[in-house]
Amino acid sequence: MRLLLIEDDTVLAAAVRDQIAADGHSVDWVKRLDVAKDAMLGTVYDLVLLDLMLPDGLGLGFLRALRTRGDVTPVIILTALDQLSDRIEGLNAGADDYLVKPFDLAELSARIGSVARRYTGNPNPQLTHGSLTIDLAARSMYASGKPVSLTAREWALFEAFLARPGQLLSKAQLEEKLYNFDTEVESNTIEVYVSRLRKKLGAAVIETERGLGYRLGKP
Amino acid sequence: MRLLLIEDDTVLAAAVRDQIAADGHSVDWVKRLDVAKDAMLGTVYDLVLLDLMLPDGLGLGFLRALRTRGDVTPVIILTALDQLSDRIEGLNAGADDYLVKPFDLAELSARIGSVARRYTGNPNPQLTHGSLTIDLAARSMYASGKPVSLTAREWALFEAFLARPGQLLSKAQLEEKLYNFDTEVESNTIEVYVSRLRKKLGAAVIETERGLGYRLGKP
DNA sequence: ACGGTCGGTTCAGGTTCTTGTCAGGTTTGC
DNA sequence: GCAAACCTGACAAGAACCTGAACCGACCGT
Repeated sequence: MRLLLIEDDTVLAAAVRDQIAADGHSVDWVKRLDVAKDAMLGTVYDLVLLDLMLPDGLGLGFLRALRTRGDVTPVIILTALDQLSDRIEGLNAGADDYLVKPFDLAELSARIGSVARRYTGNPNPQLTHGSLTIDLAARSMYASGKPVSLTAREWALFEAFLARPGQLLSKAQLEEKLYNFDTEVESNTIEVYVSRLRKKLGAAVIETERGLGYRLGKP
Repeated sequence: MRLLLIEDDTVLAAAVRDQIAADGHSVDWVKRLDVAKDAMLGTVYDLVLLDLMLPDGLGLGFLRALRTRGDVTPVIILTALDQLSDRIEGLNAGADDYLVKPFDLAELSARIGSVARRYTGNPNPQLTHGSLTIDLAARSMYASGKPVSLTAREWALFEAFLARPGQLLSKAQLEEKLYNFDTEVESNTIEVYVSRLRKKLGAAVIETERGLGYRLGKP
């Protein structure tokens, strides 16, 4: 999983980063909201850890703006504000969970796992998209009633599309999602996988926007 | 939304049920895990509220069994156990969230709303301009209800107009926006692209100021 | 260790679509 | 009425994309 940590407290951030890395996830750490905004424009994250008390603005506004523009990336709020009203406000602003400082790192791990499970698993056990019936939790899918099986990479790519149905995703974004940035190579891997997905799921599922990227077609 | 409330405390359950009903959801209330199991076999719930301390068995086992057989229905745990280890265990067993009794009914609502929001998924912000409906994030647009697709260059140009609606933009400015200064075009490229945009979006969208430039027309 | 299978990646040739340019027609300002 | 500015259909070049196939390496059972 790829996480974005937005936290200005260096000591806390380092501890959190190490814990998350120990769990096998990769973390981008930024200290300011404007930097975070840029990061999220360029990258598709699986989860955002958001400190509410930042030097350059209120985290809640950032979260609300995120939701307003349709971003559904899971967000866990990290905060020292343990007032009930603040917690409610956070959840209403679109947070998926929150942790009150000081929190136990083991609990952070558990919550990240929970959100990740939720994210990989979907609302309904079976979600459908056109003639596709998808069970993300079980990693199984039916296209027009026939079972199709995807490889790991194919699932990763397909999940990226499902997370933002209808939205345009650039090749760079998809590459980052699949390879966690650690690829500098210039190749047409994404094209190849899009091709394979189309072969398995039907040509209409993924649309090409030449020069821009790909998108999951309307159901 | 359809919720299943598993709770043996009559007073608390009634309060929770009323609160949820007031939020516009429908609730099935059961007191025992075996009944809950039957209920979940017969009905697809959007969310389960699970009390961990029930007379006929441990809620955690129920939750684990649920997850083991692949059910990903969101579960919020209601519990009096506020020990950290129990909370971690609950989340690791597959709970999506938990509330420690006594909890505030407003917070319950907020958490349920948090789940609901994720499942309905909010659409991208759609800005409109006259008869145009534009979704910049998704790079999609409708003109009088009909979908139109723009090429990369066309989007770049159109974005320049959208960024400064109604403001006059010289050809030089637009060229800079499209070509990042590094071009010495001696042609009527901008005219051509304005023409193409008009063809796709309707003639009234972009106005010509002869000798000066172009501007996005009033909506 | 060995051979085989499978998934991931790269490559190359073919295909499609964007793009910049031009030319000829149309409009506008004076 | 004239020239300058603008509009737009057409088009060639090539960028972007698609996809079958080869290659590579990890994993697995023997």
